[in-house]
Amino acid sequence: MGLTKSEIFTDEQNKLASLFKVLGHPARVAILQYIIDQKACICNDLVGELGLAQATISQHLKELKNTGIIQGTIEGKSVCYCIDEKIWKQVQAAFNAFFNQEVKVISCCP
Amino acid sequence: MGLTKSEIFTDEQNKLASLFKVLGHPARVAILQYIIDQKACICNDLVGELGLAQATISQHLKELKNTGIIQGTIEGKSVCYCIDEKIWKQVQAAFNAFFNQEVKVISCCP
DNA sequence: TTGTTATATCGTAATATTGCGATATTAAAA
DNA sequence: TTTTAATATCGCAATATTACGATATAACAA
Repeated sequence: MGLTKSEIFTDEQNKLASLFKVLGHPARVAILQYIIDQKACICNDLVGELGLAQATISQHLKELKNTGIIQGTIEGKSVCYCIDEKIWKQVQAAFNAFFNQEVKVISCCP
Repeated sequence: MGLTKSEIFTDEQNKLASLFKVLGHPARVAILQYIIDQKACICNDLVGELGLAQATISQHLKELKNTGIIQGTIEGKSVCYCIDEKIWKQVQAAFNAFFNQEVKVISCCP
């Protein structure tokens, strides 16, 4: 075992969960926030900013890139990462649909 | 290794990430959606609904309970789970703060 | 009491994730 | 061309997660 049984869930549930999962690591939250705060692209400034090794950050960047939330463009000998606004808006929409549902419980729990 | 270095991140980043992490599994997304759709409490109906073993579901419920998003009350010989509306609203707020930030990039990425 | 039912917990195997050093790769600089 | 700088990838050790059978626990039913 140790293997998530994705087959038994809907595509939507799997997609939403895997988005949540990518954001479920403080380094990736920090990276996203850093990009957003900078209001600009970043290269491996992050290696200095966060306290993680270059290889580790590269790996986290890759995971974020896989979701499409960020994109990287080669810029001379460094790589420029920034938020893909189109995908970001889609992600926003997906989360808002999930979180802003009305949760009205016929409360049997006191 | 294999150990997240939480010390190097802010409390906020750690908290947000761990919330995301809990929701980062399709079974837990499905459980939450089921409770929300039922607009009522649930017991282990889930064991029939999802295709997971009772022990597994119990474990997922525990993780959701740990975040406070759901609460369980003993009701005779079964347990009644439902959304804790107060916590749910807090979680909504946290996610909204994160996702509804303005992401304005001085786009150097074409 | 003795079952029966609903749920939790334990133990464990399979798999996934995290982190990093070492090593590629690629492009500018000297 | 050689060096240097920035980033990616590989391989691995440490740890975490997922899933589940087996077993415990607790409450009602007979």
